[in-house]
Amino acid sequence: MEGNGNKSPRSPARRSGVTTLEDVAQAAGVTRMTVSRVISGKGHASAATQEKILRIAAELNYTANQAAIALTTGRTGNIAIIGGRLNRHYYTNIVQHLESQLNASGYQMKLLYTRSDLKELVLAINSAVVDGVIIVDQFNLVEEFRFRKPQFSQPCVYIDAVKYQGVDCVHNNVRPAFTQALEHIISLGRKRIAYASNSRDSLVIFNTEQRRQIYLAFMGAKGLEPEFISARPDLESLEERIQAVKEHIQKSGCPEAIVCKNDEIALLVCRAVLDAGYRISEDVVLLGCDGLPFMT
DNA sequence: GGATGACTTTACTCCCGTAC
DNA sequence: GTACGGGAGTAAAGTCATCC
Repeated sequence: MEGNGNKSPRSPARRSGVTTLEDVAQAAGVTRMTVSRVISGKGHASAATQEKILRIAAELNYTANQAAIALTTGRTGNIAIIGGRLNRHYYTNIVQHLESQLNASGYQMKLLYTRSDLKELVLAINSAVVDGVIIVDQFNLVEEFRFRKPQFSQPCVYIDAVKYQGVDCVHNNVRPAFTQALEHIISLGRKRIAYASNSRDSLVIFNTEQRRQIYLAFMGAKGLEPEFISARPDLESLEERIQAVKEHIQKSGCPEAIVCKNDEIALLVCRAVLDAGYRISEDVVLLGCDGLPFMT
């Protein structure tokens, strides 16, 4: 049976040349609902009707209007990703994996990024159409979402190496891998193991620096003296920071191994070690912990 | 011709900006 | 302040073909 597509109760005033469900229905001589069922694959439709509708939809370049779907279902198929220092390989890596997983689950990733106030993004997300929000590496934004909970109903998940109570989070536990790496260094006979980070001094400034805490606990358990190398984030240029590490090495001698907060610090330390006249591997074992391809 | 299932249609709904 | 338009989904009802 074919419906009275030409007598559709809707004759929308077209605002653009975009093909709609109505257009396909009229061309196929069926109703919008039949087209909808065929396109979505939900519900019954004869093989002939399916073939006809799919052919016409392809000819007319029909694609479902996501805004209209969101209107009826309340779902947009979009997930917003906020935060993450995208100039860091570690975070771009996370974002790439997130996109793969979201696409595999039928969602589209909407990456929201700004170099200014990230809280503005939280305000913007209220008007954006997304089904949920994933925050990477910006815990203050989680607090912002919690504060605005009454006006913001989308689920929010936080991703970082640190686990927070009372927050939906994916905790990236680096302890096993980092501990294994330290054990490997010990197995190589290296006893003087330093920790390099971009903290200003040897104190644990941020409790979020999990690797430093693991390092301290490990060295304590082995009865070894901890040693800290600061990559001096207060210095303007990269060369100055390399020079600061180099001066540490020249002043105190080169440690037998240096474990770094991340691969970027490892690259910086690598330059300093080489500039100071030492060899990587032979003189000093260098360890990063982010998974940069050339650091593994 | 009644029962059944497959197929299709109708009416209503969603939310929000805009026009009146 | 109210009505309307925008595009698509849902529930319920209607139509048709087939079988016994």
